[in-house]
Amino acid sequence: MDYKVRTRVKQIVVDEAVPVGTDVTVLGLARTVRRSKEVAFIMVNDGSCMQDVQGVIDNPDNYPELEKILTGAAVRMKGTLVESQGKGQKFEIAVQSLDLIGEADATYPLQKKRHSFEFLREIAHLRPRTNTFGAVNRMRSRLAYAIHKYYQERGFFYIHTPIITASDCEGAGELFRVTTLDLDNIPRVDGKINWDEDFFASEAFLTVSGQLEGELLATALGDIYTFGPTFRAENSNTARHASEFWMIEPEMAWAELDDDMDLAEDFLKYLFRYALEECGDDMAFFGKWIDKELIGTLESVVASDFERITYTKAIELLEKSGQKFEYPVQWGVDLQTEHERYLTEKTFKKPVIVYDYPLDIKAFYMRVNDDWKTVRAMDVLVPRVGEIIGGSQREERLDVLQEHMKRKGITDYEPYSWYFDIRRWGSMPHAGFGLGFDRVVMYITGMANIRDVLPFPRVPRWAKF
RNA sequence: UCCCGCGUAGCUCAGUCGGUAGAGCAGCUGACUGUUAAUCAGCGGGCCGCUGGUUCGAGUCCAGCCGCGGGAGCCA
Repeated sequence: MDYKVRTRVKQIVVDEAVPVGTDVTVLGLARTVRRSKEVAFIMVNDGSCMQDVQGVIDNPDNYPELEKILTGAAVRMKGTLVESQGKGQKFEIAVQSLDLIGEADATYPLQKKRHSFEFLREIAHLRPRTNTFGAVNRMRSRLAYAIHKYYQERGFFYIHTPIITASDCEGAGELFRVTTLDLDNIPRVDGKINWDEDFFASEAFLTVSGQLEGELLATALGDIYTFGPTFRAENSNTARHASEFWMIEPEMAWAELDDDMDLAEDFLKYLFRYALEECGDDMAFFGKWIDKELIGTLESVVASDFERITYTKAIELLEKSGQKFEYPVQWGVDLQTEHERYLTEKTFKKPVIVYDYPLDIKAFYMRVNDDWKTVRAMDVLVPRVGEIIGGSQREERLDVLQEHMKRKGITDYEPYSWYFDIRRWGSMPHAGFGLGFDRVVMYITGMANIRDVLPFPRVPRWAKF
């Protein structure tokens, strides 16, 4: 049996690259079968695109296996491509043969009806076969490609930072531990765990960020980016947090905060434009079924400039807004979700970049401003999703870095020796940020829950499939 | 981790004042139709999350537990 002869549904209905009259073989899953005495219709989807292709069977009585082709069955359909007599599709296939390859009986959980996203999460092994999750997974692939395209075309090098890390000083949340020790029989010395006996002869964790290593590579290669999985063991139970997620972290040598913000804005707009221009049929689906305002929102964001305001200005605006917030606004406290949403959804109605945050609420590696009150940090906030990018200009001055760390109570410099070394020799200004890939996919598709943009999400109490 | 809500048929849900379990979809049977998640008629389908309590009687009220969802914090 030759499976290579098949024609993808996308070539027929999206690209319209198959001439009428061509004999085609379509391999895919039956979505619905409508049968009567004189004629039967079968919708087949092969995952290559959103749309199904319709097969028309003029003499259903000659196809006894048709009775066994229920929703979800894998079928091979051969026939001639013709212009459709009916409404709703341009082309259809006049079926000459139809074979049942893999049966799906009535217990198949995906029926031709709307299922709740909550139910579909429980059958994550099957949900890619639905319209919504087929579209989401196609979008993830297309956007991942767009990310590489964007950076490669601009001279950034794709680098691979370690997923296993020995330093728990990455400073971005709780870490998952990696060990080969026998947990029922942990070796101890003086009552403490003897990490010398563990696989790496030290404690080891899953990375929460590739940034620190990214900085090292940037000082050598110029502009770099990472794109890989990231792990946070936070007990976060929200629609926008996952324990395992994908992050893009560009890092530019010879760059300051303005350059960082320029890159962030240009990069996001590029991805939005790419989705609108290159993923039309899937985006049309999201615009119709997930969020009616989606396309318009993305188009207006691409056309407009992101608002850029200092943290201090943001606090002023929130104080003057007259809005009652659950968490009172005050210079020095971090912006709460309600504050971020007010800025993006009410004040500006578009993405907002807030920069120059108070030194006390940001990480030690961010470049200190001369007043020693603020650091060169920036967050990109978007309506609905919230923080989508967090970044900063890095502290390149060794003495200032160490003074900053001292003020933050970090006194053990030993784990940071290599981080200090690139400031000790040939230090230069550099900046970068982290973009949550899954949050971008949420924003672009309109999907409201991060568990529905990851094929197999990992969140507290859930690591199935 | 905290606050709130929910858990009933394969799925989506209703279930009044505490009185012996209901609809739509899917499936099955049949009819009909160039149909579009087709339509029409009929049929089958239940550990009401678990444990305990109140009561003559609990899907319904109470407590605990488990699970899920929404919001918050942490953050991308």
